Amino acid sequence: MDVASWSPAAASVNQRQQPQIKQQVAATISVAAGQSHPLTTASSSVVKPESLKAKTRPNELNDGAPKKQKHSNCKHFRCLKLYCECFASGMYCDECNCVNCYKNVEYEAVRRDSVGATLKSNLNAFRPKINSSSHGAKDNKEAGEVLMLGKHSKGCHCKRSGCLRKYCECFQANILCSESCKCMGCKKFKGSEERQALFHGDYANNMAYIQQAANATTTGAIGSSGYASAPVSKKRKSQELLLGSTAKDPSVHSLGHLQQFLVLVLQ
DNA sequence: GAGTTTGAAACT
DNA sequence: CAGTTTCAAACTC
Repeated sequence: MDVASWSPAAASVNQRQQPQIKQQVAATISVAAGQSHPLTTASSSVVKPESLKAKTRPNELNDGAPKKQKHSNCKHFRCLKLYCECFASGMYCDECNCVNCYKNVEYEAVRRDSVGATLKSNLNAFRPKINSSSHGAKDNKEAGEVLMLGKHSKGCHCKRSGCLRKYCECFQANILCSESCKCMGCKKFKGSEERQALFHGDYANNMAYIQQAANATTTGAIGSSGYASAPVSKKRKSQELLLGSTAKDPSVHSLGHLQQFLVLVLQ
């Protein structure tokens, strides 16, 4: 397969059209990889593509702020790895702050080689990580949240953030963690009504609460008992930890607040 | 703005 | 495939 045949030549013609090109490129890459592409379906307008895996700025969270083109800050000659957001989204760097960026027309051959190498090691490298569900987005606008019903193709592997921070790709994509995730101490899973409940009511307070929960997780509230292997059972276990027998956890104080809050919300 | 933390990507 | 390292973004102070 001529994986390197993905040519952002079109993009190079007019890099200023990149926001539009982004999705097309993502789709093209997958087609080049011989795979169907979820973005070719109606879901493309619903679920953020890889390009919008949204390393959004903090103040962009759920606020509907316009999505500006990202400006990566790669160093170490690494603009040709998936570490680089622009590379991952199939774009040239444009007004980025990268050091020694090879991702431009001048180094097209090098860049193409890198694309090929990346695809060689991972055919899905440029596929959107978020697969949409057939139900589209669950519009929860009253609470200021549009919850995507997509699913992370690989799942996240968060350990300390509780999947409540932007380190978490699921969180970034505004989707719930699924059985694909191998996260620990997850607080963003299906069935976790409390997580969604957090979005009802005062947004700032809820975000503060999420922050608190995340902090609790970070500071050890996950605890030894919070780690489990099977994702599904893990989710249940996490729920149990939140709503049930967390008493054995010495750092239960923060979770205790969360528990009280959740109980109130759920009533 | 500097330093730390985090988790994905890359590497071994 | 699992463990480790590298990397850049998120986050804290």
